[in-house]
Amino acid sequence: MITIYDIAKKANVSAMTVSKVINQTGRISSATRERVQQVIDELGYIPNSNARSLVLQRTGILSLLITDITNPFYTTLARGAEDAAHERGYRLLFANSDEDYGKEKSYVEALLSTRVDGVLFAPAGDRSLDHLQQLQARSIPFVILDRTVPGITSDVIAGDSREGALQLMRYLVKLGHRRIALVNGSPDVSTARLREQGYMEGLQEAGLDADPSFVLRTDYREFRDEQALHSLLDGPDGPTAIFAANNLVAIGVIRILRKKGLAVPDDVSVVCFDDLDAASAFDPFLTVAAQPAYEFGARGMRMLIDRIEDKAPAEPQTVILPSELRIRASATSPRSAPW
Amino acid sequence: MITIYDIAKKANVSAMTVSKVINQTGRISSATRERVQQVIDELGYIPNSNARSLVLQRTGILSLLITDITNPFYTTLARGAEDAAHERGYRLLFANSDEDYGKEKSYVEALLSTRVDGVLFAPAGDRSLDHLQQLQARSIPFVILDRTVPGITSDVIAGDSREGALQLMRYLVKLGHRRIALVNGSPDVSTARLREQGYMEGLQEAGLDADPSFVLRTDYREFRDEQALHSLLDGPDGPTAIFAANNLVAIGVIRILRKKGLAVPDDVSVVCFDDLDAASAFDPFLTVAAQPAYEFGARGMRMLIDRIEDKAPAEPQTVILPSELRIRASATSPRSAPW
DNA sequence: TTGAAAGCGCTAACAT
DNA sequence: ATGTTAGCGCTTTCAA
Repeated sequence: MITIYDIAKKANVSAMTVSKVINQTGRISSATRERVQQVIDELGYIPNSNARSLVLQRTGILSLLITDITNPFYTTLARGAEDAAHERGYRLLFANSDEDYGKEKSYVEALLSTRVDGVLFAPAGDRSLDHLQQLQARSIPFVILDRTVPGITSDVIAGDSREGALQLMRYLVKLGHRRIALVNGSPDVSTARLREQGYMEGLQEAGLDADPSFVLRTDYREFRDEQALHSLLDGPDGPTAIFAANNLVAIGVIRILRKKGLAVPDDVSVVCFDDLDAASAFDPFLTVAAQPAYEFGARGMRMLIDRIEDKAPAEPQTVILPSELRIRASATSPRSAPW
Repeated sequence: MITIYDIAKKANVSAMTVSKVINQTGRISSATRERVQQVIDELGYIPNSNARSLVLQRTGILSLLITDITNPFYTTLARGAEDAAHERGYRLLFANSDEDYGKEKSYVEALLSTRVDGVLFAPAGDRSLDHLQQLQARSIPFVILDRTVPGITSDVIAGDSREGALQLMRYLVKLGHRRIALVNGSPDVSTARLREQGYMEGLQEAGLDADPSFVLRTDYREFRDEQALHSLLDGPDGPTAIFAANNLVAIGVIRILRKKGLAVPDDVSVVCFDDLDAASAFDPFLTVAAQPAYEFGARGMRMLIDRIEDKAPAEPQTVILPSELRIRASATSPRSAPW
């Protein structure tokens, strides 16, 4: 491997001088600068960033931990984070926990051993507490994305899950639905709790009773529990609309409904949180509360870098990004609408 | 920061002994092993992998370079690569070149300076040659994904673009189409050339003339050139079917067609390479030649690690993964079908 | 079974 | 303007 000493020798200077040329620090005569630069170019020398991090005590690497790389919400978010990191001169180490605390733990250890300068952290859920405390114990700056974790105070970028859920509920109620079910994520996850709260408020506002059997709790990955959905739907007073807690849940729900011979929206309306990606956008079907995924990533990243570079206020910041109701075809008035 | 010396001191041993415990090398009495391990756990010590890489001359980090993080083909591929890397104990540094040689160059420099152990490399195109040669010059193992680059001999995982294109063409011909246009990627990209070759062969087989004005060349990102598409379509003998070189191109084409008031497939049939993601799968619309994206990533990663760990044959390996025709709704017989 | 010394590639602090 | 020294945290000899 070619090192700074190889350059130094060939340019007849000390390693220190080469270092100064590379990092544009200290005073160097333009003559030597040019000579050194030429040798660098000639030999195609690229400094070893591991050696650099060792002495600098910083790596220039940030980590983005997401929970589901198959969810367009997170890949779009990743794109935003990457753009922002690149812009500010940081490299980005991606990690995907798959909504799994075990995987999350192993990634946290990896990023700790890499000594990343900071972490954009979308927690799997409340039990991510340990992992976040590990970061805090080592004073590694982080910004929590999307989901909050009780017991952790930090910079946060989140959506407004309660309000978004309420919007969707109001829309369904306006369409005339009175029997609305919720297929939620895990109660372990803050956004699921807030969406359920929005759901409940929506029912209340409309003077509807909350029926516990109308609430299913699963996780945020594609929903596959046919049985549970069947028992929700069967019987004389099944729901006329389903509020799915996110896009992947909605897709699973719709797939099961169709398999069962039920049409969306003719037999059952479906709405959800989070939009799908460009690929489905030429025929947008789902009525959703869309969150600005790219913004989540880009603003989170900027917040993180500001924190690292001491450009942020001392107190932890919280940014709530609103969601937007996008009305499309997956929800209509129920057959038995009261008008 | 807590170092190996902190552990050593507290456990009343030398740093060397701690190192041996951590890496399970050398002989250690189980008594000291336990004592050391206890201190490690107690202090939550995690070794600094930068220091480690410096002396070991390996990082345990692999890089995956893709060209479009918004394309479900690549995110699915990324998932496969990540799973395989994780399984074999490597960490994965993602990078997204956005089909841009400049960005690709800057990422190659970054991964060179990180001294990654190997690279899964989806090249932006033929001009990635420089970047790949840089890797070769430093003997960094890599596997080329998806697209080949003239001038580079290496392990390769690719699809069968020519054959896949031919399948799509035969299908369109069988439906009765005789005026078929191609909206291709850049001629700079091997898969685009091969898809064009398959297109040409398809025409020939059917005894159809190739009309140069029926071939558009753009890039693999979402197609937006309304003008070009309009001039392709306008006139009395416009195409009855369009072969879009990949999924994102197809989406762009369909969007423009609809904007223009043309229905798919009633007015124009559209087929393409690469499937969409789960999000669109509940209402699959596009007729595609689907490539096994997850396999691209997983097998490529295994191939790379085998190469790094000297478990691969000396000669570069090439794996061609076939694509699969998935017939759906976006293509039908033309109105003026000859039967 | 354990440890001392040297060095991986780089830069901060301090000469010169 | 340039160079020397020391040390970042770790592991590989090699010696005890």
